[in-house]
Amino acid sequence: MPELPEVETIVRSLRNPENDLLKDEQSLRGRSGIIGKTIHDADLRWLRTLATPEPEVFQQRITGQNILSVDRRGKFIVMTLDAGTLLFHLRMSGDLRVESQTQPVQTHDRLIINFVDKQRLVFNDTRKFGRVWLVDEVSEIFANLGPEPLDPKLTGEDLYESWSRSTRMIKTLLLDQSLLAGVGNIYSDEALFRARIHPSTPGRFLTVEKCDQLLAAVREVLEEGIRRNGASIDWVYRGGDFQNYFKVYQRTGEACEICGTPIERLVIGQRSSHFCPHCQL
DNA sequence: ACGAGCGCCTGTCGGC
DNA sequence: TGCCGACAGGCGCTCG
Repeated sequence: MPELPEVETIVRSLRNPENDLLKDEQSLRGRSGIIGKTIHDADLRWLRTLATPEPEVFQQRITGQNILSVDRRGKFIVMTLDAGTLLFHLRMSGDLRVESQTQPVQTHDRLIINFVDKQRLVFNDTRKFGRVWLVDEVSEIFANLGPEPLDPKLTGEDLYESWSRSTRMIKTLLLDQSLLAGVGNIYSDEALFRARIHPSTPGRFLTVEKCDQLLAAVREVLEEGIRRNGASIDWVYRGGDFQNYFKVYQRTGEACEICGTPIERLVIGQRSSHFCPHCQL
């Protein structure tokens, strides 16, 4: 489930849920802030979930540390500790929740971080693709990450610079985290629809104007996603409702809301792309 | 430099 | 009912 808006929603709720824009109690279920909490220990229930360091080193290094801040970089969740940084990547099915240690452990809980106040942070990940890192320097992990799409300093010209010499399809370029960090399969399809760009357009065919429009569309859909607390589909429910506002994603065969042409699906770069063949050129 | 294919995993859904 | 393939929000690898 998690692309930039879903990760951002989780980060905000971990930071200070009482100030969240979340409207109903449902969305706040099981969530509370973790900033300032002290880690007692960790329970790693699926070995490969921990990318680095070795489990014993992780356990020893994390004990007694305070969580100073919770932030987001691309699709990564970044927790600054007294010494070092704890990073989470949710990949396809990861989720983080905060609850009392008296709650029963759930089926797909992969890493449990217990706090001294008897609360805990739980990394639940059905498909086991998610990863956790404890590092001294985040640059080790972020070295290859592109700019933040919502950074006001980023311009359409910057994207034109990184895309315009490429023969790769724009859909693939949008998903390339080294060029732009945080956009995934849903938001790339939705942004391309809004910018009226066909997903298989080669990067080199895009003008500066098109890049401007696409960046604006990317920001539009990301901001709407954040405003709606992300999208919730399948069995992963978190209270967001952006899925009710998709214009093309997983709407193959349905009428385009602009022109009525059936939405088509095309596999690009091993990922499904949804688009209107009439509106997107 | 690029795309295709596959691995990593579990779960759901539709067709037969 | 059960089995089987397709597919799912991501990303890293190898191989042409």
